[in-house]
Amino acid sequence: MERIYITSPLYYVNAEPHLGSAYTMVITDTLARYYRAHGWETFYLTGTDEHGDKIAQAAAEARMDPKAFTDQVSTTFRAAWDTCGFTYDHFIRTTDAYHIRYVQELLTKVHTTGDIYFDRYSGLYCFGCERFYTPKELRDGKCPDHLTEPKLIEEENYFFRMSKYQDRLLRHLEEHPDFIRPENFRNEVLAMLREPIGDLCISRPKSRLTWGIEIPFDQRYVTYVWFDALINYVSALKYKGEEAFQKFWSEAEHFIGKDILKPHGVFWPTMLMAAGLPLYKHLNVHGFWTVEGQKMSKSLGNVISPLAMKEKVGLDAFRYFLLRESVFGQDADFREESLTTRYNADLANNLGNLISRVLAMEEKYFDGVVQPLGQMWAKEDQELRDRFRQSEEELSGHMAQLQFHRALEAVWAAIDQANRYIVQTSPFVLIKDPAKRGRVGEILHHLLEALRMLSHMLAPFLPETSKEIKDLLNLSEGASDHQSPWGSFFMPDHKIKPPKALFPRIELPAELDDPQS
RNA sequence: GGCGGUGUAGCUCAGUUGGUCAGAGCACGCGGCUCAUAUCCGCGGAGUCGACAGUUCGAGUCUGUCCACCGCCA
Repeated sequence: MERIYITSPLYYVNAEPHLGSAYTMVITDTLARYYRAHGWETFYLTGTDEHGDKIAQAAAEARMDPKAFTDQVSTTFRAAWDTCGFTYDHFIRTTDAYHIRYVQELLTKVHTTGDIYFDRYSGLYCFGCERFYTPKELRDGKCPDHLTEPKLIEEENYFFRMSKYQDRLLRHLEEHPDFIRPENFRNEVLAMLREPIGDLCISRPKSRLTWGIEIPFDQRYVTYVWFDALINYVSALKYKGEEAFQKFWSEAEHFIGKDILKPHGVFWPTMLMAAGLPLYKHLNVHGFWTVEGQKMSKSLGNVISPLAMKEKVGLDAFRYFLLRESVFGQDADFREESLTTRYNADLANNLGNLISRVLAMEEKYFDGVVQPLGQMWAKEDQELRDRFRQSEEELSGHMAQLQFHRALEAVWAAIDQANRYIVQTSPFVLIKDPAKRGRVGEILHHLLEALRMLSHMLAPFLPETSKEIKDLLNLSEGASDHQSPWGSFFMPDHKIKPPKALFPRIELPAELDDPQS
């Protein structure tokens, strides 16, 4: 049996869920649903990253104990994802006991083999970034991100001998061109590997930070948050048991935003090498969303909340927009106008209206009872079926390439064909001639087949809609009915339900004069 | 400064390995239908495929230079 292990990043719990994290979830959830539906054994992981300076600070600001604080925020995340119906198989927290234990186990192992060493270090440290800066990296002596002056501190710390694995990682990237994809991100990591990557400081003295996983061989230190967090991808599987680890780890597909490319593209694989573990299969990197052409930020007040979008247009429409309007790996822009256009044009006019008109005719002409199909198929009938077959093939090709927008395009080509078929065959004209009644029944039968196939093809992308279509067709939810060949599924006398408008059009406000100009 | 990406119809973008690749959707105009959520179907607009030079019988599609944005690393 084919298998896939899909991971989202662990979300850092110092902010609420927003468009960026929701996008990663929509992508991973869509893939998980897709592979599950195709019979793959699937494990889909998400969770929260809860250690480190920033969390400790946020907790302090909230006047809470870090553990209580992270309990609360982690719950917020989980609740948001549940409200969105994401189908993760496990939700990991880096404060979970099994994770802490496994991180310590791994640290001990790597320490034993000599890839972790103790050293004195001094440098300019930015507390906001939780990292040291070289003087060259600073702007006017300040941290380029936080615009604060870093402090000169000297301390002793543990270092991971990352540089030792640089060449091996470089070779791996050369031998596996799709290890990191899309290609531009692979190139960025290759560029990093052409320069010395150095060793990685993986501890923080407790005098400075206590909120972390204690270094098992030195109680004076806690583990650097990235070294801790990355390990979740393995610890979660280990928690499920050695068998789960054996089955899934080598099938790991990590999904991340481009901001965390370096930890996932450089730190993580070298850590795995040091730990003697196989590397993940692919690192899949997506771009950022801007909002109306601007960077999304709290101060601009343009943060898009997935829960608000659910209220506004529904989850399926939100998912559809994110998947259809972006190209995986590239940045995309979230615009109110584009959302409305996509909604009205694709969901309301093409898909929703198709469902509505088919069901309406079946209801009106045959009281909702499915009519038998004849032996002879008209040219249009075959073209309709062929277009659906073709779309299904195209869809799977595009999914393998993470081309969600193309996959949806392929489905819509089938929807277009179905709408065209109605005009070509004109059942609403034929029905006026009693002698053609049988043919009208056949045409509608073909169209119901089309809807059935749509429910199947759309399921990973628009799960609620898919379910509604099935319900309108009066099909049981679990039935793996898409296996049935076209035309052999609906039994005579099967009764479908009355029509319903699945995506009511969003009426645009009348053209307003721009008060700005 | 080094590396990488992008620049195609009003808008958003597709365009594998060079020769029906000059396209799709939205918007717009005209025509048709009326089952349907004023929805659907058909037709139309011609944009020097960022600029210049080169390779080639032939280049958005390859090479070089340049310009404009953007990203990564310094």
